[in-house]
Amino acid sequence: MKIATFNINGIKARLPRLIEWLEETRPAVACLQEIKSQDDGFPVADFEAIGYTAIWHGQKAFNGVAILADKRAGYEIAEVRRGLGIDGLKDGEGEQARYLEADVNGVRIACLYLPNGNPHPGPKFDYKLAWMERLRERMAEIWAEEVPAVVLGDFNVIPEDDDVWSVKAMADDALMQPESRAAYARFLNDGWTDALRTHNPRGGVWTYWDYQAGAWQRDHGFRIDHILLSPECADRLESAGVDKAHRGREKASDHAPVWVRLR
DNA sequence: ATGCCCGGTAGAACCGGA
Repeated sequence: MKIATFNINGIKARLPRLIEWLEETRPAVACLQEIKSQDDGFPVADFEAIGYTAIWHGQKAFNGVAILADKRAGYEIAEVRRGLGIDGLKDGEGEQARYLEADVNGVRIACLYLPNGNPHPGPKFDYKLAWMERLRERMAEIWAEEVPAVVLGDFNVIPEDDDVWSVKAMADDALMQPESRAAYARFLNDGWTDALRTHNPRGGVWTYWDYQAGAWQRDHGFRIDHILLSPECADRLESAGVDKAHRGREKASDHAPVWVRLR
């Protein structure tokens, strides 16, 4: 069972590339972030046409998450929850569309797009940390249900120094502040397994390359898209990887897809 | 020291991203 996460950076702009990736790699489950689409603009018919079913949670212009499943291969989605129950950054703002949870053929899937948190320090960084604490609470609830679970998406955290091409260049970024890393480490201390790290213990694997300053051509990237596994799923982990070549195609997202294969 | 490039939305000497 192949389960993937992909920050697509705009579903309208990315649709041809996204369809192409689904047909080439055919994941059982694909979690998408930054669809940047309102609910009624989600191109569900394009996914159904290639045998996928979908649920989605969007908002205007920013954020937005979706879960796709390969219906042709027999996978079905049962939505469990949308949103973590945490208000937006501004007073009176509703919840941002950053979290969607579902069961797919007996596996709990939690698809998330964690706040970036820049600039640091400041209210946006505080919001990021609050969001991470709320996520940790929800992960504890999932853990207590004792279902096989995969928590995956764009965490906007560079966990270790060997997860970034240059520590110096990114030192002041919210993605690798000690507080961000400590919050991420708490997920692992709670017992969740970082699948990509398990398969690449020495680091050096990137999932994001900036559009600017020739970052892709110079391989100036870092790892912020993560797949966390409950113990039952970790025992079934067969392989994990990044579809790096997709970052180099025309009209690509600035993130590459990340995936695991579970027995 | 700053911006580089994108997408979305608005029609910006825009914003947010990471």
